[in-house]
Amino acid sequence: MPPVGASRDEAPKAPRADAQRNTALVLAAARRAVAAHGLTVSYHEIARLAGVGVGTVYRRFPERDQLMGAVLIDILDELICEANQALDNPDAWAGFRNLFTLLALRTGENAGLSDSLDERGGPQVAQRRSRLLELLRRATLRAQQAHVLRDDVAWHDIPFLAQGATSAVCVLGLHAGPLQAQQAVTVILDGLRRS
Amino acid sequence: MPPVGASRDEAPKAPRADAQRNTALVLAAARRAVAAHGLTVSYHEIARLAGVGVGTVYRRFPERDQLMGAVLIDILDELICEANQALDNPDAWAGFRNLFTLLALRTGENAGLSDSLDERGGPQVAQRRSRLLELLRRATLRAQQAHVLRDDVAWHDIPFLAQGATSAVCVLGLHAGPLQAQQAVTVILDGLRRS
DNA sequence: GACAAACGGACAGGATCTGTCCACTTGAGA
DNA sequence: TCTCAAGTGGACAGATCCTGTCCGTTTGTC
Repeated sequence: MPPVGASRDEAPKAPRADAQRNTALVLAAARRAVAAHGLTVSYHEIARLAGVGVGTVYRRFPERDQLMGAVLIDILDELICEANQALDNPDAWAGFRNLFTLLALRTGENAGLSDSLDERGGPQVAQRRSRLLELLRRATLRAQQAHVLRDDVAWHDIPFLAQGATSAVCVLGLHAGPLQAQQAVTVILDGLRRS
Repeated sequence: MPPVGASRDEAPKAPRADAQRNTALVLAAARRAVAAHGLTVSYHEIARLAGVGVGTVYRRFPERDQLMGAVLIDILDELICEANQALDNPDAWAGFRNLFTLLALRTGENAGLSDSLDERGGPQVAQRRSRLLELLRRATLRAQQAHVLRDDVAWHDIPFLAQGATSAVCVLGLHAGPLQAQQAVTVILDGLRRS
């Protein structure tokens, strides 16, 4: 099987420009769709939001886990970046506070996303999640060692508090105002800070 | 139309004993089902949890709103009772704290239940919700006037903080332990309390 | 013991989602 | 500019799940 195999060694050609554009559109739409409708949002809805046909979404992400994984990786990378900045921040509390705030926003927007991919997300997701948790652990311990964060919370309590700050959008018929999340973050951070 | 009409004036006969028992079973099952699967849980699932046939569920609650309304009334009455106790408590902070804690547990368990019935819940739900909110408002103001609750939170921020404390059950692959909710409630109450 | 009330669950009908297919459009290299 | 492979859209078939009804059977009550 000589000449036929020649193509074997060729570098895989880059996708066409419109294909790349559509991939980005689909990803962005999926992120909004998951935030708005939850994890079970249909491919049709994502396609509608992206302004492409369903066929295009299925062609890019034949498996639902691939698509959700890509969305999650997007979010995890953003959080990992913030976590690194938190550790570099000379002010341990300011670093922790910024990380907590972003964590609150992202986990609130995409509640449940990370968890549904517990096992099926593949190594790319698992590795990033571990990395983020490790950075969060270090940022938490650092703040505690600097005596600015109360000692009776564990690092793994932080994500629960963060998600809680932003996940409630409507309770007892009351609708969350635009500043509701920020208000909750403030109160919780005050509760976390060592007096 | 004389003798036929006689039945018109008779008091409506009480349901049979097994029917009453089943109504209670269905209600309890619905409460668990909503907590576990959300508002869109199917009648089949509720019937399964209750250990009755679907027909029985439909016979008792032909309209979904009736069933959800009944569940919600159950919860609201419990909260109203606690709110009244909060106002009677000589210790303004203790009263507020107890109310907040129960609010956290119930709104976390049944996130979204109250809101979906915003309009369709009927007067029985609307009246109870108004009543609860009014009591919550008074309990909050009372705690602020006693200088035990920070002034920069409004009474209508409280339900959002409460629901947030308990709604997160799984974040970034971490699963909430049995004490997670209590821990969050503690931190948030510390954030709310005036130092 | 008789009978009305209540029950269970099979089933039809409807809504929604998944995933494919193919006629048509578009980008890129010659 | 031309050619053609790559890419697209969206109709459609099939699968899945939910709703709501109906009727033969069971059960409580008088």
